[in-house]
Amino acid sequence: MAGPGRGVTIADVAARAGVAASTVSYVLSGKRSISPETADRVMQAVADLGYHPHAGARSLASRRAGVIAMMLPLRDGMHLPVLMQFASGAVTEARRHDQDVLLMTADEGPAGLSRVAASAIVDGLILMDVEVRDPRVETLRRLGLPSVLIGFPADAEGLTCVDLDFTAAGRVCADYLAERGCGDIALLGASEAVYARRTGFAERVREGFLGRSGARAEVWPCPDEAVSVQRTVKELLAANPALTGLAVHNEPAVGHVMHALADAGKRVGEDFHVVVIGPDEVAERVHPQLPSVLVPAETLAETAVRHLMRKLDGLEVPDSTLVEPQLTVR
Amino acid sequence: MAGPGRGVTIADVAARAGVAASTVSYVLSGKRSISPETADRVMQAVADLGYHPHAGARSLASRRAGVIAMMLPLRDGMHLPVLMQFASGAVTEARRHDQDVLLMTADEGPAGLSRVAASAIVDGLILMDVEVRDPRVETLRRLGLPSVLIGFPADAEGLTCVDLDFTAAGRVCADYLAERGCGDIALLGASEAVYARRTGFAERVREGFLGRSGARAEVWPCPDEAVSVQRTVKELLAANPALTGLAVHNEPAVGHVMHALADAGKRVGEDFHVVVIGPDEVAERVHPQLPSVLVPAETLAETAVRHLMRKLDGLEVPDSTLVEPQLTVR
DNA sequence: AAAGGCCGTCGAAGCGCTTCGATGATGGGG
DNA sequence: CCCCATCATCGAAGCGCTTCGACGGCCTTT
Repeated sequence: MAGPGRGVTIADVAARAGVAASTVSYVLSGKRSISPETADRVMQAVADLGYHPHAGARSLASRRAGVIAMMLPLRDGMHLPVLMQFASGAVTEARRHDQDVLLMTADEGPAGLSRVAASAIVDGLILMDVEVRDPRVETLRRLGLPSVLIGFPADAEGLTCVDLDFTAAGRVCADYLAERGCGDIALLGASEAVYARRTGFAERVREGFLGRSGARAEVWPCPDEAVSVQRTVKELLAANPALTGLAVHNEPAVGHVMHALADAGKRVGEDFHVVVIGPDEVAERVHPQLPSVLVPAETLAETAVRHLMRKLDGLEVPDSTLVEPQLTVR
Repeated sequence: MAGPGRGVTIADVAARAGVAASTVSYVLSGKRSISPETADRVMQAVADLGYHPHAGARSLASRRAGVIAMMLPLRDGMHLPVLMQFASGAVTEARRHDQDVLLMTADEGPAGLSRVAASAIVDGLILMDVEVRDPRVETLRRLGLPSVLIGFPADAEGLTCVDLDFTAAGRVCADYLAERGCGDIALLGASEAVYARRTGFAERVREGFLGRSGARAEVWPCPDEAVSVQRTVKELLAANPALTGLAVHNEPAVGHVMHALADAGKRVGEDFHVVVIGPDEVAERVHPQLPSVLVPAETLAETAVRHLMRKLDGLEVPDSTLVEPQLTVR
């Protein structure tokens, strides 16, 4: 049962257990040894009263807020479901460490980082979808706020970064197509805008893909909307009639690509092969279902949170963590 | 420029401006009148030092955390992009009111609500995707924590609820199909599980749909996966060969439905009409693009936050707010 | 049997802020 | 010309917690 009225304080708990407030604090934090009998009495009082320490008071006294921030990108081109998986994965993992998660958007930019750092509202932060040249990175370095980045900026010196090994993902796709006997293959990527922004992952996929498949591969940026996708695919097939394999790294486009291929008389899974880099749903929603390499959003989020927790505890973490891609064949 | 070292306090600002700490506080909060000259000097010092009040200290002293919680459902059947839009809409609006947003998941359940209420870590909360019988509602009432629900529980007495007018949405779809001259029509809904859970919105859509279209309509639950969708559509067409109109209230199924209809020889947009209740992308991603009624997630989130802010300020808000559905014809 | 250690507990000092009451300084009315 | 509002500002008292040093007991150790 949760307590009845508002404002159960540590003093109330102490009174009910017949001890000093500091003793209650030590029982709860375990920072000094307390006799089992006393501890029991305290815990009982805590339960009886439904006591939860006042977060503000605790943060003030201990200089630990018990909250981490998560800054989400809200630019277009971002795939919302993946972000959501990130967010929920992070919250779930954070709660395991008794931390809460504050949600911020990238709109707040560097100033937002300064704000949360200075107000001590969070102990650390996770920055998602970091770009190659990201203005927040410099601020972050200056603030010295413990943080973990998801993605890799150009200069990762002194930062902790976590990401899917996109280069390997590109390689895996190229290999898959090669195994299926595809000679000429192509990578259909995100929209021009994404490349223009020099988004790290897009470039790394390209490198992995090209690096593995040599001269017989090419990379085409690709817009998201139905009509443009159809056109792009048509042009691609026209430009290289010998094409028999395609990797698609553009989630919203997958459905349209399949249509365009069907229109062009390609029988996917038979004389033509397609592999997707993206969430399972996307690869499953089309017919035939496609093999795919997914962005393991939850795993990345968990890893990021775990690393951040270690940093907050003053422990070592690797500067760079690359999660291996898994190809799911359907 | 943000300040150099850590821990700029109000005392530092006061010293630099040559005033008392309390004066700085009053300048910042505007709760007492301060001469323009003094105020200027204070603001200058604040800017020079990059001062941001310590959130914990502020919350302790003022009993206002400046943070609201948002509890997201993470059950399956929930559509992730929509949740994300909610979350980002809420954060954006909250920041306009100088509030931060703490993210919680529904896994924490009622205990989570007790926790955040007792620890005073947030001032209020927004509960998403409330079900007809929701265990959190009772706790919420008991805690008396200011809150706004998105969705309607069975007993909304004394609660503030916001939602899309799903009944109207069902009606709008039925009307659209009627206008297109469809006689026999059907609503393809969410999976059985969603109905079994008695999710409010699913039921309300059904009511609106049936209420408008009389005896010539029917409602079929529908699973999400490709194969089951195809089967369901086939059965539906077999059961009612005269069917010429379909409303689909199941986002992941839309693509498969279109396929199944094509397989059955129906020419959508010509001798058969389909309307979607769901996000724009879903209706746009298929061919032909479909008319749709979207869940205006951002609007709902903004409204919810705005209402919550008013409640925190002790102002009145309507108990129940229904947002009108908009049909987008493509 | 006295001295030293350790264990379990307590009290008090602050963390940085808001807010209340008090205090000069100023100015208008009698 | 004095008194009393009014205005701008100050000082001090907490908010609820953590943490540091202190202090009795009790058990070893000599």
